[in-house]
Amino acid sequence: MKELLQHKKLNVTPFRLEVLEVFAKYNTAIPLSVIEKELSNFNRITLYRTIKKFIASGVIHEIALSGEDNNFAICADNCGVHDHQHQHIHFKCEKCKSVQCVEIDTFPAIQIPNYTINNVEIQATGYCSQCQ
Amino acid sequence: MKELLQHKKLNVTPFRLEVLEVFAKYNTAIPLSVIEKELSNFNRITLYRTIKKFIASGVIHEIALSGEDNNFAICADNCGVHDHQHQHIHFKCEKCKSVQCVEIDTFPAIQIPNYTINNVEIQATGYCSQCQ
DNA sequence: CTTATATTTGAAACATTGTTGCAATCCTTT
DNA sequence: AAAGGATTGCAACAATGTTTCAAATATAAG
Repeated sequence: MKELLQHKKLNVTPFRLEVLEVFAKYNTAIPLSVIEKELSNFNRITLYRTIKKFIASGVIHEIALSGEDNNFAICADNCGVHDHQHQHIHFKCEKCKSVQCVEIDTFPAIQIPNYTINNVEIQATGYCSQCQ
Repeated sequence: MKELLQHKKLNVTPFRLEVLEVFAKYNTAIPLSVIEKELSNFNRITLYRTIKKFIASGVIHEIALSGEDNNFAICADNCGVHDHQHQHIHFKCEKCKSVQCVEIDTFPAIQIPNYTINNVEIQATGYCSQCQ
């Protein structure tokens, strides 16, 4: 955790470590509400700023799901600051409601005539392996 | 426009028609801010309720884009209330910033071992046909 | 066309979510 | 250990979204 922050050139503070612990505990993408629930005591403003900074520094990324709260997840190592590498899909389980970043072997190549595609994000819903 | 509302079993009101006209004018997905800008005079609360009702009735659908305002777009005819058919991808142009629902011929089949996939949404960014 | 019923609208108040400025504190580097 | 910059907490503010209720409107029935 400490190394992660240092690697991303962020100051190491108790609060930031606490937030990272929450991500580590869940190991899936989580919404703000879950982070808040897990933190012993926290300052609303500081949490907002922490999330913003983490996103700007490539520590976490934001997952937008239509009709739901945004989720956040730890970035893979190859995530750059301005150029997240998402060779995974964002999967939301309809039963247990967990949001996961799932790696898939062959990421589909999207093509649209006359369009230039720079980035593709895929979101899927269904039942995860534990909820079959 | 009137027929669309009746088909979805919604009362036809001047305001709802006005909102639908805005969607018709743009013919792409648009965020709330654009709708507000186009409406001559509007009530904030009524607009929220209209959008909510339109979504619940399958008139429009919501497009979540990471790090940006949500967009809204008129649903295709085959969009049911609880089961939107999205055989298109949500495309955001990095130059002109427009968000479009683009139909693609072969929608990729996503498979994850031990997972059941019920629904897939694809979001792409790049340059649209007009911004090459 | 008129009436009855249910729906929609607008206003005020409220609730939630997110931001900004500033002083105090903490982290990092020397 | 001290200096400098970054982070934190607080207060105030701004933006966004919701609820309640009465007035207005749309629809369906007569």
